[in-house]
Amino acid sequence: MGAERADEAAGEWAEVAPDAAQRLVGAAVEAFAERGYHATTTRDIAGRAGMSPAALYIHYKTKEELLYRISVTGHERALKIMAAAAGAEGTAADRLRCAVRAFASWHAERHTTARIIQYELKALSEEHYAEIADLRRKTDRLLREIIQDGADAGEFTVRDVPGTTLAVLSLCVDVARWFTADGKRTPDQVGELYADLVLGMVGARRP
Amino acid sequence: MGAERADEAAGEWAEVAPDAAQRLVGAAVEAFAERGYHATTTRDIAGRAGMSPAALYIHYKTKEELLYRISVTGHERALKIMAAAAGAEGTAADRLRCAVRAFASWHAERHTTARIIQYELKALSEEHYAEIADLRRKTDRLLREIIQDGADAGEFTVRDVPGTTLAVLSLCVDVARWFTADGKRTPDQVGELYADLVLGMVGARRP
DNA sequence: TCCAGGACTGAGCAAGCGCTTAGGGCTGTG
DNA sequence: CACAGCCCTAAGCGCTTGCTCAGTCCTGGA
Repeated sequence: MGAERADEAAGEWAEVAPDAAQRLVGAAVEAFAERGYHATTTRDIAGRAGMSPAALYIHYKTKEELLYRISVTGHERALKIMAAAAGAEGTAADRLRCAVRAFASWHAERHTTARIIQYELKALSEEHYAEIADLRRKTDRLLREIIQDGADAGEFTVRDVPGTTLAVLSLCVDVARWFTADGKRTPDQVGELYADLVLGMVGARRP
Repeated sequence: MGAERADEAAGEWAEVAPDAAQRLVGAAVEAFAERGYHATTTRDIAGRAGMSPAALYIHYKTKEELLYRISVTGHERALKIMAAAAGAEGTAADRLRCAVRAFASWHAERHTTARIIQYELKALSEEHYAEIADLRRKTDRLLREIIQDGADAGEFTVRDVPGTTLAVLSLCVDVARWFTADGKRTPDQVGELYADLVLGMVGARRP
């Protein structure tokens, strides 16, 4: 059962090779999301992947490296989603709706990965944290530019652009904390609801 | 230095007696918020409080009990804040503004305590968790009633009352994650900004 | 058939963990 | 002064942790 769920989680990590490394990262995502990084043991990760504890160290140098790989991949995906929305055609309102819908629903759909990348930052080494912080700043900047565009064009009514950006990002990120697959909302529904709420926040809700 | 900051944090826990127990809970809040529950050692807590590791066990049965005490106290404070706003005079918009302003600014002002009570729930024992979950449901219900009242009265435009309640609560809670005392916003400013954004979310922003 | 090389395991090390215990030094009361 | 009761420490127990290492198995080219 544990192994099956690990395989399922590994679907997100299909490009990781070899197979054993992929199973390990899938198992780590599952375990870190469930218990937290510090409460997860290397024995638990290896066990979920169907291997002995020592096997982990053939593919990853340390437990922290596993967290780092998960964190980089996750942040790159999140950044890509934001970049796609920011680079789309249309009004600022269109782009904001698209960005929030995609960003929030990703945090629901991939809530295990998202939980790790958002709430285990302090467990990263200093060098790794610096690298991740850079990706986070880029994501923030893309969203801020959309909101700034809307404010400049008179589409939005925003008193504090950086503050509003922070709030919108915060709202989407926190989806990873409360979302569960067995809840009554699908990821798409969360994205749709959140897009609507955010357009209200910037004073641009369609009638 | 460590001891001084522990004393400062203990100001929030002034009613805890005797003095040693108060210093310990202050030290625990500081340490849990900084490193997380699982990454904090009992030796670290005792050290910050200026005591030997064994002294902790005279005042608290386990490390988890310390977390539980912090969690109960914190949740009771948060509930009290929400209850005060919900029971106030005025329109639903007035009460919502008041609730969000107080709730968000509390999560900023007391971001160390808030971080623990919001992000370390899984470290609680099953019985303790059940108790805390009850307090959380009560807080949620109070906010939902404000939003429902506004929707019923036609003050708000809300398509999904439980979903919007969840989003508002989530937005306020997440303040504890990103807020730092050395940032450019004071807790009051965060409360003011957030109240404004939330009134936009429910389609009731003042002109 | 042989053997090189990568994947993997069983056993276990040093360090650190939560927590316990035996005992010492205060303080207030008689 | 005697001493009970509380608060606290030094020492350390039993266990788990992240990680290592010697050696086994398997695969594929010569």
